[in-house]
Amino acid sequence: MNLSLDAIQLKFRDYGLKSTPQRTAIYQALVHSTAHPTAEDLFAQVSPAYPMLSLNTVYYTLGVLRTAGLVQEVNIGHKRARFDANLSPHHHVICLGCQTILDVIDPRLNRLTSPSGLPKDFEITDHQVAFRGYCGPCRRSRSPKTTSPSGKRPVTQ
Amino acid sequence: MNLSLDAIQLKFRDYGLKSTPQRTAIYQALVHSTAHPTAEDLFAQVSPAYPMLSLNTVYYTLGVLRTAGLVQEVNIGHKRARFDANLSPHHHVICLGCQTILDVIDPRLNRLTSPSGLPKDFEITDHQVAFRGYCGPCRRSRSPKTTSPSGKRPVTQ
DNA sequence: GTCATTGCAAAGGATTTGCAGTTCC
DNA sequence: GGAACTGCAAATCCTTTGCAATGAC
Repeated sequence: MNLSLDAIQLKFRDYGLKSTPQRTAIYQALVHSTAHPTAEDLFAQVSPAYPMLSLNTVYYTLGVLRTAGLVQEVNIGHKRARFDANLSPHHHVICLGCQTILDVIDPRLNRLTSPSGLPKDFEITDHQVAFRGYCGPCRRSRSPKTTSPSGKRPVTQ
Repeated sequence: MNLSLDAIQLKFRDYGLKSTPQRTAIYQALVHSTAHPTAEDLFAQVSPAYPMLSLNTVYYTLGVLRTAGLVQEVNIGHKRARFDANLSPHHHVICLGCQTILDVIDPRLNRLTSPSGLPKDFEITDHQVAFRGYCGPCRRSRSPKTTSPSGKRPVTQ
């Protein structure tokens, strides 16, 4: 994807975010990447042009962008390892509020075909579908907070 | 699921693992749980019966079980956050060797129906399919190591 | 008897928090 | 001018590593 600096600044304004050079650079780097980078990857990429940039700012910025909905984390629930002794093919629903994980048993989901367009020598061993959403209690505790997508300090969930 | 202590010990033997009280208790707790617990959850659950148990042993044991293939991590790649500015529905292939993440664009995968059997008030917002496997280079570097599933110290990937 | 496993303590890595100074609106 | 953003340092949390003692086969 490609986005000009101007377009990014407009987007920030749309989402009620202040526009700063660092923030613009970080977001632009992410938009132009297809590698699903880590915070540190982005820091390494942007750092040369902004030698004063701190890794902390990258984390902070990603938090802001995520809260605003401009960016998403690929690996939901990466904070702690969650284990499963159930080795038969099955899938999951994850509550984005409380991190509860429920099993989903649906044979149809086990029969998804391997994606096309992969490098020829990539070998798929299995797959897993993750549905995301909010469980009842979390939904109820969220609905009061229908705030605008502006700037509280992004809170760790 | 239910597994007797005897059955677990047999299973361990099958997989070339030593059987110890702690290990058995940890695995049994995991087998009997549907909550996809963390290492600490398991520690809390098993601890009362084994006051000497250390959290470290839980981590070590989970590593052994994972290496042996008796247990899997639900949230693959939880170690570091990976970000994506692409907000349109799409899916991923993850190389279990080098952690590379590739995009998968396949409209059919976007149309999976919400799972049945969820609590009525659970609201699904979206879903994501994660294919797992090994990319060419990682496949080639793995094939020499066709070792038995026995006990080297489980290595962090 | 040997080697994996255990427990404890300490180290390590990723991410967050506190705070003072700066920048954007 | 005020709130949000930045940078630095320190703190926190999860997980791994080092090492000596113990236990399983």
